[in-house]
Amino acid sequence: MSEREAFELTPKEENFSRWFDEVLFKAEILDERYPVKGMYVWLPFGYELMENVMNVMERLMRQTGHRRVYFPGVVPERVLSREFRFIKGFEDSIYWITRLGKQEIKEKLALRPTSEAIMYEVLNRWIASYKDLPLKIYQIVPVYRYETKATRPMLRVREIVFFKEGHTFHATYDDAVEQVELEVWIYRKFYDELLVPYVVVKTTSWDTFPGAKYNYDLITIMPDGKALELGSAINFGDLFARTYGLEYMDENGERKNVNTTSFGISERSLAALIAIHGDNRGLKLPPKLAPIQVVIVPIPSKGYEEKVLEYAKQVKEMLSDFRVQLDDGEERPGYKFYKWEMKGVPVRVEIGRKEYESRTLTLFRRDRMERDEVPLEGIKDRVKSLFTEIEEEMREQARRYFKERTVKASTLEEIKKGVGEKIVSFPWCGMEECGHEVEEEVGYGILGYEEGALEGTGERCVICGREAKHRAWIGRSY
RNA sequence: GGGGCCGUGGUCUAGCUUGGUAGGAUGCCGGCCUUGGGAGCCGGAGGUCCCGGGUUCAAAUCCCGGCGGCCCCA
Repeated sequence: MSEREAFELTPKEENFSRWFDEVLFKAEILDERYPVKGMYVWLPFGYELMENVMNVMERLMRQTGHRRVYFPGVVPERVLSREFRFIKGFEDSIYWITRLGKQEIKEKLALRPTSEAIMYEVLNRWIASYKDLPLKIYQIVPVYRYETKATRPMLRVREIVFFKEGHTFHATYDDAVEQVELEVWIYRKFYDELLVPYVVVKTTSWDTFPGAKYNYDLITIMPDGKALELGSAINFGDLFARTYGLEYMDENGERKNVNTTSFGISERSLAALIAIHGDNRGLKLPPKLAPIQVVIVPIPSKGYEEKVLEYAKQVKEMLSDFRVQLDDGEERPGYKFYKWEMKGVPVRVEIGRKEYESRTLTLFRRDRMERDEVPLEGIKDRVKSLFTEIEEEMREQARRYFKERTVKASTLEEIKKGVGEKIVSFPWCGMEECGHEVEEEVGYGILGYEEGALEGTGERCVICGREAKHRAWIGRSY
């Protein structure tokens, strides 16, 4: 990567992994040159983009009654260790604070790997009565996990910077079940707005989050054909609450265990958006999320510098309802075109002598890389409807993308045939033995299953041939 | 988990085999000329050669350790 190629990328179809790293750097999302493995600097443009993504989620959270809180970033070992019995190997992925200055400290402190323990410790004192329930809170904080595999910017990091975790507390198990349904609904809304395609699956009993009754995962597929988990809605029942002694008193004065759930997203959601929609020119952002929605590039020519600039300023004013930027820098127009395409600005307005004289504008769409000359009059409405059009096309594009990377199998042979390149769905009876056998035969784990999706369709389990209940998904994953 | 490759101004790199003045391109700064898809010309600044230790008269170069990155296989 030389500066000469500041706006060139390794072709995505040739080496997705390299393309992804390059686009994050060249579009000024991340600076990867921080000397701690798995931790990266977020640049202003990347941060603004991520904020827009988080805002979508926050809006949904608030609409559905969740309230934002902040719990401390460190946990005493005594509190955290109660969680260890659930999660094998969890302890090894934790950053410990063992010293204060030169002194060893008696009780080690952990850098928050997730916040269940931290919250549950305190919530004991918040929750006394059924009247205190349900309680729905969330926070947006960094979490730290010592990933031992190779780290990857935004995909496998040791500091998850934008970890938005929701935690809810309920009187009954049924309430928790209902909440998890709501969480899945929130996820759907969220990824629909991000234009990221996904499938919602329930994880198999042997792959369920330890300490959980069950959980739903949202899964998407990256350009290299590997599945990426985008989020998980977990019903803990009263398992976690018991460990932390979370109880409430019901209407009859009886002590009962609280039922809890959790769900969350991280910068992985943005990673998926970038990976799925980006192309060899750089990012391609949905208008709703782009930090800059419209960029105006003036094209001066001798004797018209001032006039063109004035006209451009006037256009900027007319478009002030949008996030609009006038690029009046010294670079030449061609250079600016490449630059803003890399950053995924959905619409570009080009203004030169020609447009000035005819009171028109040249509109350029990043998604299609197409130009159109339009009248100045009514420009605001025109841009607005262009945004809608772009969004619709990107959504359709995402749908096709997902379809191209999945295949429906009805036999074990078909699964094996498809599974290297694509993510494969297949009919499954739901029996554990059959699930294990598929995994052994295919060599990958089942990602989850669409619960009851095949009931009554007459499709047969690929192993035992009995009637299939679920559509299960299998393939390589991150 | 196993194996391999790599780290040199902001960026990409030459030099390392055979130890002895760190060279180029690009970017950056100033100026001129320009501007419809990465312009050109002139001048200038910019380096703990990843870190630590060792060998040596002398280390970017050889040896050991660490940190960081990449690739392949499980």
